[in-house]
Amino acid sequence: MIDPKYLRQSAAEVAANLARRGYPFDAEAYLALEERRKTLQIETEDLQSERNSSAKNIGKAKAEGEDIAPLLTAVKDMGDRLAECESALQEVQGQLRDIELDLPNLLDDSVPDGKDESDNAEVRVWGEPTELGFEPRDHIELGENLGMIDFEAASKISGSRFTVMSGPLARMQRALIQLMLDTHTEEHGYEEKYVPYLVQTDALIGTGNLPKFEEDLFRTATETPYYLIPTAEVPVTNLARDTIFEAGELPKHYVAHTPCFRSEAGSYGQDTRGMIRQHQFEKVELVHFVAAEESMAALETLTGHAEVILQKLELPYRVVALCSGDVGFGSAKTYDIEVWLPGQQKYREISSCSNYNDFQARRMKARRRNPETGKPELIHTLNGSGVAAGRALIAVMENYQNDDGSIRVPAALQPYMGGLKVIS
RNA sequence: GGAGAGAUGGCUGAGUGGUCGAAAGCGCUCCCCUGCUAAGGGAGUAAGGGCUAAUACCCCUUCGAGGGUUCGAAUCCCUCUCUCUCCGCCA
Repeated sequence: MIDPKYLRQSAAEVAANLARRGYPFDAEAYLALEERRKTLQIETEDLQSERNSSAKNIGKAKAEGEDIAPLLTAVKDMGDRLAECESALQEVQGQLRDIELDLPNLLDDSVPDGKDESDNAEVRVWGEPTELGFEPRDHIELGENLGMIDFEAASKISGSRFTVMSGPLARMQRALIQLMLDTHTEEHGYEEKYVPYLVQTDALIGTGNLPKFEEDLFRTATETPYYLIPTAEVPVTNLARDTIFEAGELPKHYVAHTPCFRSEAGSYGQDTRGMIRQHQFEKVELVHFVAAEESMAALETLTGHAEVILQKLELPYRVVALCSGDVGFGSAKTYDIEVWLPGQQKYREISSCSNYNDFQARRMKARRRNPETGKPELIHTLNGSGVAAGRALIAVMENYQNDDGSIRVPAALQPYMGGLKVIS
C-alpha cells in the first residue's frame, strides 16, 4: 500500500510513477473521494466529541442529584445524526481502501523504463553458457529416458502441471534444498523457519496477494477459507505483522523451505511441457526485515546470497533488473536471476529478489522503534528465492548432462547424495 | 469431539454502567540525592487516525473480533475467534 497521506498530497506524482508500469491511476477521482472523506470525518468526529462531552455532563449532573431529563431531551436526536455520519464515513473509507489496496507500489527511480520482459536490463553475467559438444537434451527427455520423471503418473493423479520424480532425481531435489538451507544458515547468517503452508486472508492481504490476485491461488472449501501458499514469502513475511521491533532487533534474515502452490491462471500455453511451470514446486525463500534506509543495500546483499547457490552449483547465470513494466505489483525494485538452460538455449528465471520497501509493512503494520525519535515507523521488507529448487534441478540436469543421457552430480551436491557422482 | 476457565497497556494484574486510556506493581527513560556501588526521592512512559507547515496544540478511535442495549460500555446482552486445564482421539 502506498502511504495514503502521500497519495493525497502528491496524487499527480503518484500517477506519473504508476504510469511507468502502465497502471492508470485516476488522481482526480481519488482526490474527489478523499475530499468527501475529509468532510465526513471532521463532521463525524465533531459529533462524537459532542456526544462524549454531553454524556460526561449528564453523568456529572446525575452524581450531583440534579434533574437530568432536560439534558436527555437535548441530545435525543444526536444519536441518529451521528449514526448517519458514521456509516457514510465508513462507506467512503471503504471505497478509498479498495482503491489503495489495488494500487501497485511506487517504483524506485533506478528501475529502467520498459514495457515487458524484453526491456529488462542485464546487470551482470556469471560464467558462460555451457558448451556440451553434442546436441543437448532438455530435462523432459533426460528425465523420462532415465525413468525418473513421470508426467503421465502425475497427470493420472492430479492432472496437468504436476510431476512425479523417482530415486536419485528425487533425492537430488532434496539435496539442492539441503545445500541451500545449509548455505544460507551457516554462511549467510539466516535463521531457518518452518512455517504453515495454509494461510488465511489477512496474511495474503499483508503481502499484497489479496484482494487483487485471488485467481492465482488455491483456496480450500472450508467455512473459513485457507489458501495454499504461493511462496514462503507469505507466511514468513507475516511474522512481522502487528509487531514493533525494538532497537537492535533488526535486521532479521529468515530462510524457509516450503512447497509453493500456484493456479497459474492466465499462463495457459506457457511452458506446458516439463516442470518449468508447475502447480506445485519446492523453493527456498529468503526474507529480510530492515530499517527503511537500509533496504536498497539489503536488496543487493540478498540477491548476492541467492547467486552464491548458483556459483556453488557452477551454473551459468545472469542478473537482470526488471523494467518498469515487468516489476511485480508490490515491489519497488526487482532483480531476477536467470540460469542458463541448454535444453532451451536460453536464460530462464530461477530467482526473483525484490525490495518491497514499506508496501507490505504498511499493510501488515510491521514497524520498528526508531531509537532516535522513540517513535514506531514502518520497516522495509524484502524477499527473494534462494533459489527455486525445481528449476535448479532442471538446470543441473541440463547443464550436467552427458552424451549418453546420464547426469553428473555437481560437487557441491555429492555430500548430500551419499557421494553419488553420476545419475544413470 | 466432551467439560470447564479465561482474553485489559512492554509484563504482572485491579477494575461489573458515568471525570477510566484505564489503579497498583514490575520494567524502561530522564532528573535529584549519595565519594563509587547498593538503597532512596521526583517526573515521565500505548498504538492508530484526523486537523496542521509541524514528530506543537486540540480532537477521534482502540480494554480478543464483530454486532446490540444506553445520553453514556473495559463493565450488561448476542455471535465469533483464540488461549489454557481435564477427558477422549491421534502422527
